[in-house]
Amino acid sequence: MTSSVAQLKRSCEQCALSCFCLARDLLGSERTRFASVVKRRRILKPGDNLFIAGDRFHALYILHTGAAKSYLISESGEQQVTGFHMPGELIGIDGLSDHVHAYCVEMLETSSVCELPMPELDRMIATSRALRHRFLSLIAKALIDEQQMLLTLGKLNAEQRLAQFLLNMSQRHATLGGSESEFNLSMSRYDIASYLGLVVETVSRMIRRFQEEGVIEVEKRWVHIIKEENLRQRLAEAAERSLAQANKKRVMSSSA
Amino acid sequence: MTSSVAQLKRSCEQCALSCFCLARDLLGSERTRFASVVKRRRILKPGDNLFIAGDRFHALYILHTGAAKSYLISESGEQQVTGFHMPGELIGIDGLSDHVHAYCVEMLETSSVCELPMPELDRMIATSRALRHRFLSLIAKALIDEQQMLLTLGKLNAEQRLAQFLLNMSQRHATLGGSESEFNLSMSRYDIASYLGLVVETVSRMIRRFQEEGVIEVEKRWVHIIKEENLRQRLAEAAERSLAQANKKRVMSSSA
DNA sequence: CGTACGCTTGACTTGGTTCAATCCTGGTGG
DNA sequence: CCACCAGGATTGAACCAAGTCAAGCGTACG
Repeated sequence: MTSSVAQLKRSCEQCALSCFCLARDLLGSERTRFASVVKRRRILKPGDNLFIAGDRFHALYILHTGAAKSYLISESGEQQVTGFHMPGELIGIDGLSDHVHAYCVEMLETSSVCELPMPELDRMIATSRALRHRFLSLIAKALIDEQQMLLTLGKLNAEQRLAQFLLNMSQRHATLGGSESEFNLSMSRYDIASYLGLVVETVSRMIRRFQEEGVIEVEKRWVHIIKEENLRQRLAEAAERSLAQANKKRVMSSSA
Repeated sequence: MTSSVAQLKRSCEQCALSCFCLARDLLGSERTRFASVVKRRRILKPGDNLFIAGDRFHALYILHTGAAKSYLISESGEQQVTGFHMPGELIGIDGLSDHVHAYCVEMLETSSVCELPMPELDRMIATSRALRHRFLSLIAKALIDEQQMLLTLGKLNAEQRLAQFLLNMSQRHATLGGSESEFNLSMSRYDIASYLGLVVETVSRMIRRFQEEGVIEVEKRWVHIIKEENLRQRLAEAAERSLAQANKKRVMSSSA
């Protein structure tokens, strides 16, 4: 037991991820203390659930390696993917509201996850200003990302949703030190479709369209973004129609 | 100055809202201390912005009376309404991530708003366990609500989106002590449409459909929900098709 | 008074879904 | 070792829910 804790301390202090995760802003002694909050590393296989909706909440998690998705089951029994998680990200915040998890988290790859029991984490949030601020910052970031996603689902067409998704994945891979233009997707087309509020056929067709136009290259789950700026352009293009219309109106009223 | 602070203390302790807002779980001395964190009450008129995207973040807000909407502006210049706020709700959490607000908040009615400067609030979060937990709970609740909205935009059709919206509004009005079946909407049809990822014409048509079927009664922004259970039913009905299909498959494979 | 805006309604169009067929790949069992 | 099968992915054709366009009504407000 003791040795495993010691090992965890070492792993937290030497962890390459610590410049991204909740521990990012912690210095010397605080980081050591944080390491002692980490209870253990769980190893999970693809398809395993870290938790499901209705599970009692007792700890937060940081994804250490691998990838995961979170999803809700609608009243009519359909799965809606609400997010993908990459190393360094905080998982399980949904349980803070009433100590029961509101959604499900399932691994997409073999992953290791750091478990942070809430009582200990809470104590450290109270006493470490740096950790508290980092913690709130990560939660707020999650909130902002979801808002962005509301915009994606509310305003963008299928092509733009896929463009947005690819750019987002690219950027997150880059943040973790990977290539910005070449990476592997860890989720299925079905997951992508659900996440983007589309059906799998539409996702497939949009990928083909991008390939035919030479914007990306795709081989199964491997993606190569050839013209990033082209993808960005498409996101702004919803304006054209509505702007053109607004201009038309302006012209009409000024000529009248 | 002093007298105004005193007045605020009184108002926090006697505020009818305190059984809903951030101060809910605070007892005697802590509630008094919380009252001293509240800097002032700002009064805003319909159309006024509490803050807009890009504004520097320095305080959180609790809506005291009135109503507000939050929205994002997409890259192509369109407005996407991401939420509606009612009394007691915490506003401005988005600024915690990098001290700049990510979205805009605009009043829908003449409203009063309690301002909680972040440095003072942060100190109290660190020291009051009750406040800290209530704070995290409210943030997590916001996150869960947004996830639910992702499901709405990703999986529900126009009719179901409106049903969901009406039930949600009804429930929130009831929580604040109003009628569950009769209330006034504070937002325009345009805001509702944007929020639900629809166009205003579709919202108008769905309202008409519900009225023709005797499920609701609407007069301008006043709503009377006649058959709540009917609205609920519709939310589960997406299943029919997919469940029917799943059953068909099961029959096929068992007969084969 | 008029005009601009919120809202409604009808006719038409279309982007994305649905349905159906096929291909590919990895895993399982004979 | 190969045959077989299930599940992921792709593709084409037909369809429809929601968007677009256009017109009109009521009313709040300068």
